[in-house]
Amino acid sequence: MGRGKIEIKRIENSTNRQVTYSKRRGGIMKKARELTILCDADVSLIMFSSTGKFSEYISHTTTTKKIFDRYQQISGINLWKSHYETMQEHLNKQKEINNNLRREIRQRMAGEHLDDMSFEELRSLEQNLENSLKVIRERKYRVISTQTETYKKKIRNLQAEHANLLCQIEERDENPNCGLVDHNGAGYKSALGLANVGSHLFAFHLQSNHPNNLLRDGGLYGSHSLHHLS
Amino acid sequence: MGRGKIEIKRIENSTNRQVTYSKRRGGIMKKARELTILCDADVSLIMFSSTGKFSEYISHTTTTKKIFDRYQQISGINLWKSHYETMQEHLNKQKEINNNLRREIRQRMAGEHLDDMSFEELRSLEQNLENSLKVIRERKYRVISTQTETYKKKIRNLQAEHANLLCQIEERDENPNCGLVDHNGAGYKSALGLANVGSHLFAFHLQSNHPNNLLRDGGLYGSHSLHHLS
DNA sequence: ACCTATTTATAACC
DNA sequence: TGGTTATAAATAGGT
Repeated sequence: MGRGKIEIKRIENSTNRQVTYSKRRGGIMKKARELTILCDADVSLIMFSSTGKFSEYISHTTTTKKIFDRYQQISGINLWKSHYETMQEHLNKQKEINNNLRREIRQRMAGEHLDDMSFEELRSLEQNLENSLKVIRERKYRVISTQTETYKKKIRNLQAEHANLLCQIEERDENPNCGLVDHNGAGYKSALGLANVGSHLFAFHLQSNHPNNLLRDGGLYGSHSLHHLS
Repeated sequence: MGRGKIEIKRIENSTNRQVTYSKRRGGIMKKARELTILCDADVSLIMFSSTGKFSEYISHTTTTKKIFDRYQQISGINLWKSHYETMQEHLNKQKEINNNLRREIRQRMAGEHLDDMSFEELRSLEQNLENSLKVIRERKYRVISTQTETYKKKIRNLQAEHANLLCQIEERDENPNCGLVDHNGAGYKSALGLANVGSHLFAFHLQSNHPNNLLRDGGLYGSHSLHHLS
């Protein structure tokens, strides 16, 4: 139906193919629409052009999802059923593993399910927990010692700085001509530098207790701020 | 395109509608096929007549499943995707829970991952394990006491039987006319009956230690066999 | 199902 | 892309 008859075979000229696709796509869609209306049918028409362009017609009386559902119901078989079932299986496996793990934890935590266990099993579990306890205690001890050591160091540093500052103030009082900035500038700065690092670390370790005070003091670099840390 | 022009609206005459459906269905399928071949396109055409009759055309280059997959990939959204994603989420959640549980177990067992824990957390874990240990030890103690009690009872029974048998033998020696079977038959049997039950239970409880000896001794009913149990 | 007058779709061209 | 037109194809209505 055109100026000349054409053979039904792939149109090699790409442009021509595209044009024909466009025109015929319109034609077939019109046909689908007419079929829907004239004959009260449900029609789903999905097309992908050779360049991947997607078009579809779907009867106004239905939806693509409904057509898919109906299709798989009639074709009897799968489509995504296999996916779904595989996942369901995985899910169930995971849940089972999960329950086993929970059971194990409950056994370890609260001593549940102990009635089923033999003397030997109980002994083994006891041994196991004792080992864990040992490791945990060692770790706990190490944490608390490290922390204590750190605190001690900080306190020593701060005490030294405090003493240093007191010294400087005394010197100034004895010799009023001596300028604080010129003469003791370097020492003052380095001293505060250390104090700064110290109080930050200290604040970090204690920040859940009084974060604002310590952090603000550290930020202000005020000499008075060191007093209550020593 | 026919003897007369028709308006595009539902054909009321049912027979006519069916006939038109048949003819046009052939037509649109031919169009779909031509589009596939001429334009190298992927086409899926699914139709349900007003009476529910199903027909489809699918390009030889593809499958309905592929079209569906592609469709949902492009339409981006829904269909069974929501199902799928919900499941995927569940699966991932389960896996996560799983990993957490495993982690917890490892932490409790071997003291792994302890480096991340604060002092307070360590203390709490320690307390926890201590409690569990307490429960397990209590249970262990109960198991061993029950077992010990049972053993003791069995031994008392066997000793009593042993004494009884010795008594009977002495009686027989003093009075040789007295037939063992006639006169003491009932007493002998009942005595062995009790000894039998006792040694079986005993064997059951100790069978991991020396099952053969005890079982064989119980089976032989020899009076000498009771000696090393008393 | 088949026929065929007629409508409709579209190939080639712009 | 979008429009025109000669012509092939589809099909409505009748058998």
